[in-house]
Amino acid sequence: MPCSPDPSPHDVAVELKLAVGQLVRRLRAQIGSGELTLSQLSAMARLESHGPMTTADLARAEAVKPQSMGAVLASLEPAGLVERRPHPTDGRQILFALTPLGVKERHRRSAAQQQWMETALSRLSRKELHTLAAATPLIKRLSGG
Amino acid sequence: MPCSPDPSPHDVAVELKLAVGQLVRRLRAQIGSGELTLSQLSAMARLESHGPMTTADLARAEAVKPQSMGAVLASLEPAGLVERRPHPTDGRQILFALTPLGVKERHRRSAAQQQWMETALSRLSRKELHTLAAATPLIKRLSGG
DNA sequence: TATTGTTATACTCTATAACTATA
DNA sequence: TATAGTTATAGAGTATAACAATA
Repeated sequence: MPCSPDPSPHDVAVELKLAVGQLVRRLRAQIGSGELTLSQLSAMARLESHGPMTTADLARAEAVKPQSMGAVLASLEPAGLVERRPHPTDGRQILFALTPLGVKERHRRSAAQQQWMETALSRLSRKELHTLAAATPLIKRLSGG
Repeated sequence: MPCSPDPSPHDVAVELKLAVGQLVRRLRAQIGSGELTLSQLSAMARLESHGPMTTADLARAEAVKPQSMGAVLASLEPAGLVERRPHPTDGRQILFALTPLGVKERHRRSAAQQQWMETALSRLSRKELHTLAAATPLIKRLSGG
C-alpha cells in the first residue's frame, strides 16, 4: 500500500469547512413540514444524553449565546418536548429536561432527514462508511464536544 | 489489529448529523466583524473553482432555492466580490463571476475562522488528521458534490 | 407556455443590549 | 455586585408566493 503524504492542516480546514456547510444545507433542505430542525434536535439530543441542564450550560455546549438557546427552548416547550424544573438550591437557575414525549418525538419528527441521510450513506463502500464513522467523533472533538 | 465491526448506517447518520451541526455553530461563533459567512465563502469557492455560473445553477449546487442564492449574491455584489455578466445566448440568464478582488478577499476575510480551525486540527494526531482528510470528500459526496 | 430572475413576506437561528430577579 | 434568565431588536439565511422579462 502506498504511503499517502501528510495532509496539510490548512487544506483540511478549508475543505472540511466547506463540506460541513454543504451537508448542513443539504440536510436542511430535507426537513419536512412538522419536522424538527437541526438546532432543535441537537439541543434535545444533548438533554437526553446529559440529563437536565440550564439554558447557560446548554448554550455553552452548543456554542451559542444564552439568549439564542432560550429561543430554541422556547420553541420546544409549548409542544411539550422539553419541560422546566426549578433548580434545587439556586432560585435564579432553571433546569430544562427532555420529556418522555420529547424522547419519542425526537426520532419520529426527523424521519425525512434521517431517511435521506441513510440513503446517501448506503451509496458508500464499507470502508468509506468506516472512515466516516471514525471521523464523526473527531469532528465532535474539534467542536470541543 | 482488532477488526472493528461494521458501523450501522443509522447510527452514523444520527451522529454525523449532530457533529456537523455542532461544527457549523462553532465556526459561526468564530466569525469576526467584517468577515465572510460560510454561505458567502461557499458560493465564492464554487464560483472560483467552477467559473461563472447562473443563480439557478449555483442554487442547485448549494442545495438552496434560487431566491436564497440571489440574496447571498446580492450581499457580495456591492462589495465588488462578484460581478454579473450577460449570458451570451439567453437574455434571461445572468452569469455571476468571482472578481479578482473576490479571489483575494476570500482568504483575507476568513482569517479568524481559518485560524481557529487550524488550531483545533493541530490538536489531532497525524493518523486522526488523515482520517478527517479522507472523510472530507466523502462528506462532499453525501451532499451530491 | 416554460424558464430566469426579482420583489415581497415570513420563519429560524443567531447576535447585542437592556431589563428583572435572585445570590 | 455578579449571575441567570427574559424581552426587544436586528441581521443572515433560508422558504413560499407573486411578478416581470425572455425563450
